[in-house]
Amino acid sequence: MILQTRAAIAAKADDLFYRQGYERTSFADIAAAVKISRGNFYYHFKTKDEILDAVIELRAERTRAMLDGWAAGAKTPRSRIVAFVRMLIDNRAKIMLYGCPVGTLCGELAKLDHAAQKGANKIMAQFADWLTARFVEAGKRRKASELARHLLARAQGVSALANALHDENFIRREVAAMEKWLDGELGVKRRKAKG
Amino acid sequence: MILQTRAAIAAKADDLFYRQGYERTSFADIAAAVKISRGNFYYHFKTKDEILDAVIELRAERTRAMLDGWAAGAKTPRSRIVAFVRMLIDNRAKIMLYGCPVGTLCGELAKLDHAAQKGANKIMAQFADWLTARFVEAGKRRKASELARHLLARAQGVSALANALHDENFIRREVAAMEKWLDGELGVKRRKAKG
DNA sequence: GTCTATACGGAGATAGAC
DNA sequence: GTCTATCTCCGTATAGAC
Repeated sequence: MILQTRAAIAAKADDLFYRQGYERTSFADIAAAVKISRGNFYYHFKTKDEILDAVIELRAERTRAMLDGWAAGAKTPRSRIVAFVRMLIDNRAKIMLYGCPVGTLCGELAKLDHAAQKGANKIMAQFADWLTARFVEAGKRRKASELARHLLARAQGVSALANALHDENFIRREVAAMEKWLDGELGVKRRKAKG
Repeated sequence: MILQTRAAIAAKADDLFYRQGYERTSFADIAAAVKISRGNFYYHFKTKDEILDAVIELRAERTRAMLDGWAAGAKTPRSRIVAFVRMLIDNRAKIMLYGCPVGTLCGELAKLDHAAQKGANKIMAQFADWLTARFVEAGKRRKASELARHLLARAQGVSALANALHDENFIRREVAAMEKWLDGELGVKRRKAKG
């Protein structure tokens, strides 16, 4: 079935692009992962760029679902934002190996000056926009966008440094610091850390 | 002269690796930039990996010189750290196009699982160690390493986000925020911003 | 839809003349 | 030291049988 194979290609490409980078990953790599021949490949995608577009679409959709889940699954703006921050801890193993999937893709495509750069950057903007909405919810309308980008940048920085220095405790410390910062910005009384 | 050509190759490769990435940059690219033939190339470097090693060595040396300059050129620990932070503003144009040279190289080599990864990560560690020394100077011995990594991560995050969102004002805001944070940590009386 | 076979270019790398 | 010529491999992409 066309949809299944196409989806399987996108899924495997997504994983390989994350772990190896877009440039490094060849059709042969993806074909081997999907267990189809290289020839069959081109029935579903005419060029490598088309696969990248599909991967970016896949990631954008998954990001949307994740953000919706956080918004629905937590009751306060603060706890929703905390869900975002804790993603760093949940994904720490992969982050230390491969960095942030969004940040590293944006970075790679920027250097390749690739047409898909815009799409990748939009995923970063999804996070910025979602965080902005959460800060608005929390009553920080005027500074919402600024606070959102600040927090997103810190998450990006933690990923980059954890990847380069291979320091898991650093991730945990920074996540705690971000939560403390969040409480300060939102005017929440600081509770005993942890939790 | 061997040294001149070798150095020229390393210098051009350094620039191309930054703007295009290591993987994407071919011998032909470098040879064209240096204006030598591809054949001559191999008289100076036997493999592409060797060029990468030379580039990393070059960057490590340049980083050392830059850090030494900041340490010598500013009189207080705070102003030395501020010199580091303001690098983001000085290099904002290139950062928005290509990201941070150190962070993006570490990120690329991590995905390639390249032998030179260690060397690239060492450059990141140079910054961490230098910042740690500055915080020790400022009397923050116990938290020095933690503060250093925090600040370095923020700088990395600002680079990544500025690159993805193409927002120059964001860089300026974050630099100001980092200086404010620094004053808080060092117990410096806050002066009118700007300067 | 999936396969095998193949075209074609560009990559890294080598040999040998000058 | 620098060049031209060339090798080999692997990349993307195509053609056509099943």
